Amino acid sequence: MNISQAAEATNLPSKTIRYYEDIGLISPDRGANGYRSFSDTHIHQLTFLARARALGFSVEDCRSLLALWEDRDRASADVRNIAQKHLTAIEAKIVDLSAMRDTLGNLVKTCAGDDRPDCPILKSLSSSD
Amino acid sequence: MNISQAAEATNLPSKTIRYYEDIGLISPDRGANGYRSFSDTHIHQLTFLARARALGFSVEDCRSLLALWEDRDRASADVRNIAQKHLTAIEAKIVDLSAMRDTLGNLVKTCAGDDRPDCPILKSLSSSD
DNA sequence: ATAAGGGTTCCAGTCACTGGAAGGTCAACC
DNA sequence: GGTTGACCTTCCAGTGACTGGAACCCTTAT
Repeated sequence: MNISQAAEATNLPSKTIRYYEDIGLISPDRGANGYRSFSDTHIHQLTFLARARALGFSVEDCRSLLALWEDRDRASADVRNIAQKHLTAIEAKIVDLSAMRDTLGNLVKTCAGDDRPDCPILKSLSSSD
Repeated sequence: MNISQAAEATNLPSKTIRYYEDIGLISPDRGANGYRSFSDTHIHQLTFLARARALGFSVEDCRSLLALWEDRDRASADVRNIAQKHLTAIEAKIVDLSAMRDTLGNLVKTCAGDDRPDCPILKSLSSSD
């Protein structure tokens, strides 16, 4: 399997797959012509990575998860720890973004949005009263 | 006012203030010794920037907002457009993160987190059934 | 023989800082 | 006057996770 077929099979851009090899996440074989050759195992690894990335795990987390995945003697606690930490970070981000949304939503609502210069958004940014 | 005092007044790191000058967001004066010298106006600008950044606006958005702030003939619609776009982006991000949180939350909940290898988190990452 | 459409590497850019090195300046104290 | 320590300066490199592009090689079909 060439890289573009691997890309199609995993829904990852070829560039990203090359990058993952570059940082040592995967190690596809090489044909005589120097082309990368992807086996089913590689495709599985890439799919795993794509799913983990889609859940927002960092690449380093993905590296750990992939290693655990391939370790038959793993403890599920190790996986859970990584996931729990990530979950907490996500929840914190949601809290941050929700606060922004609320503030910004109120400001947008009260701004006339016409051709006059008067603007509560700018007012709020220039003084926190 | 030297940079460290400006930093304290605005709650921005000195490094960030230098960076903002570097990319042309602010233009503090310079003393005979080459030190930056911040006037009240500069402090106001920096405070404005800090607030806008805290609301998640990109630096380029901040540049536009600052220009509008300093333009007495602005139209509030221009400000509102920027804010509305950003608000929409924030809302989209919250939706994304919430989906991640839900999925991940379920997985973490069903994972025993003990020393056995069986793990629904890895299972879910390796096959989407 | 050539042209299209793969593949390869490597370098630079993204965004918004942040850390660190190397060196100049200032205020205070002995 | 000399020295210490805290400040200031610039410049370069690194962060995360790619992404774009250049320059070049390989394969397949015409």
